[in-house]
Amino acid sequence: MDTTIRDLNRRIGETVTIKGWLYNRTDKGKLVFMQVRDGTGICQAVVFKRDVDEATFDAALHLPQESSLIVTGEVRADPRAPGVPGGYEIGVRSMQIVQRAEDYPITPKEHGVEFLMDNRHLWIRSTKQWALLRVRATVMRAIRSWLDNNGYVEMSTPILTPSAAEGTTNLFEVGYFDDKAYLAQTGQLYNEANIFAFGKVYCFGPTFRAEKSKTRRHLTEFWMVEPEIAWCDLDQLLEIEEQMVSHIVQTVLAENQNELKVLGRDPAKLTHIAPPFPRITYDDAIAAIKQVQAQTEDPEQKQLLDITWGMDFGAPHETALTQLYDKPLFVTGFPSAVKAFYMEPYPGRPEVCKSADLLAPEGYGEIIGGSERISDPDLLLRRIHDQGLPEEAYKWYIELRKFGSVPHSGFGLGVERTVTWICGTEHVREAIPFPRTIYRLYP
RNA sequence: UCCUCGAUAGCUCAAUGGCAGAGCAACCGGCUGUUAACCGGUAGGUUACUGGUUCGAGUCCAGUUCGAGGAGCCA
Repeated sequence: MDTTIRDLNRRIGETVTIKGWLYNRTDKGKLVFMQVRDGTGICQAVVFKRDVDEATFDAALHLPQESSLIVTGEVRADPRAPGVPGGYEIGVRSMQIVQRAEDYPITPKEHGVEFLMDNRHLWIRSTKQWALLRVRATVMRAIRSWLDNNGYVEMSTPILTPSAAEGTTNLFEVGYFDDKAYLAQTGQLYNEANIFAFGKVYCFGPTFRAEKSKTRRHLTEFWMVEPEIAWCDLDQLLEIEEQMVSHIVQTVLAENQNELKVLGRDPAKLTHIAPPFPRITYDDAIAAIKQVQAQTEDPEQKQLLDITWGMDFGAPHETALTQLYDKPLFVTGFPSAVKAFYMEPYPGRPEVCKSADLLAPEGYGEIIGGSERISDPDLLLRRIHDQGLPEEAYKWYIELRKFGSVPHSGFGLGVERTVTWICGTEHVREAIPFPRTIYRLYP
């Protein structure tokens, strides 16, 4: 019966068979130490010359990295054994080589970014990438389980969308028979229709943005979950967000200790992630950034932190703000002028809107953007006109406010940025199996 | 789009304008506990491309291509 490496701790003393790939190998005289991975972990398989026939020992001695193989032997606990989780090894009695790999390009040594990205189809086998993508899978599962268990109905929103509502600079254009279509950069507008049928909904899928961004936090294709809730104001929305994000983090802590260890991520940075998250208004955030700026010695950093009321935050501002807290931080009440047309203004203070960004700690930046939506059809129409948007394209969207309009709110959470933060990783490109960036469409 | 930096062996990188080098990987040999092992040996080059300066260019100059970091952009 086949066993997985993850289950070896329950098979000590038994003879098992592992099907996998040779991750690394070293030898010492009459011993060959093979690191075998099977997708669930890495385990050391020790080939001792006296325990196997000569052909098997000779084959093990010369087996190249990433060859596929089937090994059979007795499981034993040994604190010297490396691997994931480590501490267990197999004393090999027999081995079948399924395919000898030749000249596998990625070695356990250091490599550059371009080389690794060119070899992304192979790089995902490396332990750090393996760990990141397993955490990503946990994050996606935790998102779905939290929403499903809290009464949200998953809705599929379209990826092909009609004529661009507000310029095409950030949209990928595709041919649509004799017409043009655009790849969706949000499912929100459709979800605002869905809530009137289902109350609480979410969509979860890839989104596309043709931004010419060249930073560690941008992809042109990324995954976003977008819940939308009827009868929900901004305060209630923030409570939903902090509960869901906390659930995601706690699920990873419960299920991915091995992966976090491989990544060198200190769990102590995550254990305290629980409601409530701190909240700060845009007004106070500007003041806080100015204070940090005043205390900054470095003239270049001082200039990057320059900000006046009315400006949107740049990456340096977000970083400075989040370093003041050890939990994700809500920033509420952004100027309406820098936010989307559909955001509800504050009563008596129309220059700011009921919007909230959630900024991850340690400078990982915005992981959620959300807001209360305008529910009054006349105000919505005025905002569409103010921003010079084509009314015709929004006909159906405005109509939602004519047939039983209610206060409602929603948000979008970026999966890759969330994974990057939880894993303590440098760049979002490693948080998705095959990243799409401005200069990368291969493999 | 802008700023900065880079491109040399399969990989990561050295080389004052003067013989093209090392480590790792590969290959051969040694070692019964390796953790990116260690030790000895072998093989491996259109120095991104185009042009220029020079007795002589990997090195200096100009242009091109590709990449990295940052900024901008990011309803």
